[in-house]
Amino acid sequence: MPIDNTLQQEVNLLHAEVCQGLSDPKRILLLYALADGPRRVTDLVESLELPQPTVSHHLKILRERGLVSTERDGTAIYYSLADQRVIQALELLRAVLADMLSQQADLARQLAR
Amino acid sequence: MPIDNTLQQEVNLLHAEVCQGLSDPKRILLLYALADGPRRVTDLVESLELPQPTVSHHLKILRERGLVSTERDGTAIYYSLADQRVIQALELLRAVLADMLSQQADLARQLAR
DNA sequence: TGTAAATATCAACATATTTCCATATATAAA
DNA sequence: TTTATATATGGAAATATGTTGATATTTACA
Repeated sequence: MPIDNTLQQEVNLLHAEVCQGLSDPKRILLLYALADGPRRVTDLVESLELPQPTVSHHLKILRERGLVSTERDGTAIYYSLADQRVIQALELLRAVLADMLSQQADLARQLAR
Repeated sequence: MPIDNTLQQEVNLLHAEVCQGLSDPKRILLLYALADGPRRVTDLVESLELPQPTVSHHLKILRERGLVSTERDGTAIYYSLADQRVIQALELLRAVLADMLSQQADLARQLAR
């Protein structure tokens, strides 16, 4: 039962959009900041030391891509991770990066002799 | 032994650059195409049906970010996945996406009544 | 009501990315 | 050498993204 080609392309596009959510350093920091639990926008503004519109902008991107969810409490809006697997994915990629860096370090050591 | 703050920021930036490698639909297709084993540029051009410079461009981005590696064989250059965990990370995010879509479908069904 | 607090949106600019034709480079084989 | 094949690079246009001051919106409370 082959999946419709156009649908498949649509899913790939959504997949890329989800991935795109991870493609900015500030958004990665935001996701890690939410890893321990829900945070208000103001909390995130303070901990990342960024202008409030900048934080809201990135949170919107993360929300549109389904990576975070929101809940209002009075005037505050609490953001939280939509799915812990997002952090798992980030950790996998961080591990790949760590290996790259350590290989480069090995190479540098060899060249230094 | 606290890590130097600037170094930490540098690693975060690299982390984002690695993630940025995943943030384009064509690059995701390229990575999946490489999941089964090394492929020449020409192979990828044919299977993705894209102009050769476009494929070369995206492969360059993936290589610069350490996601793929290359090996020359005559005039051909074989690209391969640098690390299988990249596919694992993509699959995790795809699973998150699948859950999102199924939740949306549930919601649509409810609204249809 | 009116005021304050929290958040989102607007808008304008700067920067980055994607696309791909034309062309260069590298390798192999005749 | 020439010629063919495979890949990379230059460059320019179109598009997308990030940034943030100013302002609007939402909510709570006096």
